[in-house]
Amino acid sequence: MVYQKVNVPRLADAIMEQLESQIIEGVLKPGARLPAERVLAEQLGVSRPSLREAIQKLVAKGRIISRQGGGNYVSDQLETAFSDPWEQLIRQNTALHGDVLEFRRAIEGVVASMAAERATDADLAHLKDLIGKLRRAYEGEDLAAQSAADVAFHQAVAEASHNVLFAHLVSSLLHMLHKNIEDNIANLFASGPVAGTLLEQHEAVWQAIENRDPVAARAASEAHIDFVAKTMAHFRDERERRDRAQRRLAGV
Amino acid sequence: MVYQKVNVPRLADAIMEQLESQIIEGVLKPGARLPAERVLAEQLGVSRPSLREAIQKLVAKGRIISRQGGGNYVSDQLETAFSDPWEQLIRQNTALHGDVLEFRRAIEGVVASMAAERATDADLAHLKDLIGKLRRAYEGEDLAAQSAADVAFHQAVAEASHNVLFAHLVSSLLHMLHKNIEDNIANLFASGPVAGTLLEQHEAVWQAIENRDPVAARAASEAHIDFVAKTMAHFRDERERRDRAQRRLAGV
DNA sequence: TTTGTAAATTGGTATTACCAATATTTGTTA
DNA sequence: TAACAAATATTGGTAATACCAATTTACAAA
Repeated sequence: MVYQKVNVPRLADAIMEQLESQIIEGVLKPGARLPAERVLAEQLGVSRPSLREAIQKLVAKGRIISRQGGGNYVSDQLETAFSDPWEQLIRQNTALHGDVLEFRRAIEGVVASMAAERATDADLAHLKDLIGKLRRAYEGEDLAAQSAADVAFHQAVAEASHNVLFAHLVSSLLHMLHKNIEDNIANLFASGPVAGTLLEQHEAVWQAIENRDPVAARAASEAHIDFVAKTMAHFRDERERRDRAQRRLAGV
Repeated sequence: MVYQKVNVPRLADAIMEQLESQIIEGVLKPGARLPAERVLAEQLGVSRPSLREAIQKLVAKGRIISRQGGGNYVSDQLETAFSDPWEQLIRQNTALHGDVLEFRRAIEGVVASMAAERATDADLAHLKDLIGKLRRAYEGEDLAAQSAADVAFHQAVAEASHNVLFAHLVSSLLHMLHKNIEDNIANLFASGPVAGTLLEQHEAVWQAIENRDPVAARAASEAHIDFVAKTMAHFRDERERRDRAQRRLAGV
């Protein structure tokens, strides 16, 4: 007979929950400073190592920020909790960025070719509509609109594949990536020539699907991702160079 | 002037990242047991409290499960998280079974071709070993062993792609499939000719990877999934026919 | 008032000891 | 011999303590 797992109360967990609920309920407001560990430990009637383990858990969750010699502070909660497992995996492991691009390239390539084989007239009309939105967005300067139109188009291609798993997967990936893009390299898409190239590439994908040419659709999709990867890498280098120059000027 | 934030290296963070990357890269597999804290602390050259803080962070992230007196284990979070959203959907909607197989076909095809391009000698040796295990399993009658060997082989191919996202996606998919489907049509593997064909197909995938032939690897992989799909459909029809006959005999 | 230095504060790391839950071994009994 | 139970060893959980390193604060000197 398998009995139910006994619920062993863990001290560090209890402390963590108590602190976390105080943060959530607003007793401890964002930016507030916690009492010193030695003091807080005594107030709670636990040892400092136990309290520290609880605090470390909250740091891992992003609820607390601690600075040596400074103190422990309730975080501003800028970071929303990652409910999506893909996001949770990738956000904090920058070493995986290369894998992510490769992954997206492969997935979107497959999805585009499937869409080319299966898109219904309704799908094609929807895609055409989204291409129009994309064109208007790139003509303007509204970054949020550009990003939204981009996500919508890729999402529509994925849905035209008529496979819910691919549609769901692409949706997860896109939302994660575009949240990242908006945070870090917002003006990547702003510059004219880049926007023009991106629009051409999206149109190439759309045309291939419209022509029901799976091979071309895959190729166009992969070329698009390759370009995005290259541009992002270029932008990252650029920013690093600028930062270095700035530090040099500051005499640091 | 705003100076760059000084990056104070935190020992517990460094330990956490090291352990986490080992988990993500598959060096530490789900269910694996970590060395005892005292031992691991000495191996890493850090104190036990520091190691514990790192472990607590990983527990908070859900990557590790620790049981007092039992040990610290790598959680199966990465095996389940990606497919969990799909699982419920698919259970209730049998019409999506086709999507799942198609998805798997596409993913495994891509993964096999990537493996053929990148597998190291160590990967090849591992695959060869698993092919041997698969052969022995198919010679026997132990369905659980057959299923386990099958999963292990496909997962090893995915790992040989050297892309952790694909590796985790495949792992997640396989676990979902073998949890939901195994019960119903476990004896798919039992019958002699089917087992023989399956073994041949696995060997074909392996050979293509060994020959570093991406195209053949993809083709072999897709042919394998197609056969599995066909056999499953056949078996399902067979069972339905039997059930109908039974109902007729029962006068319902 | 400003500035530089010393002191106090505070988080970070390490050592050690002991407790509690679990796993393993051993010995006894049927 | 097999099954069960007690003893033992292993392992994570908690605690106390000391010292280090970064930060903040206090205060004296310019």
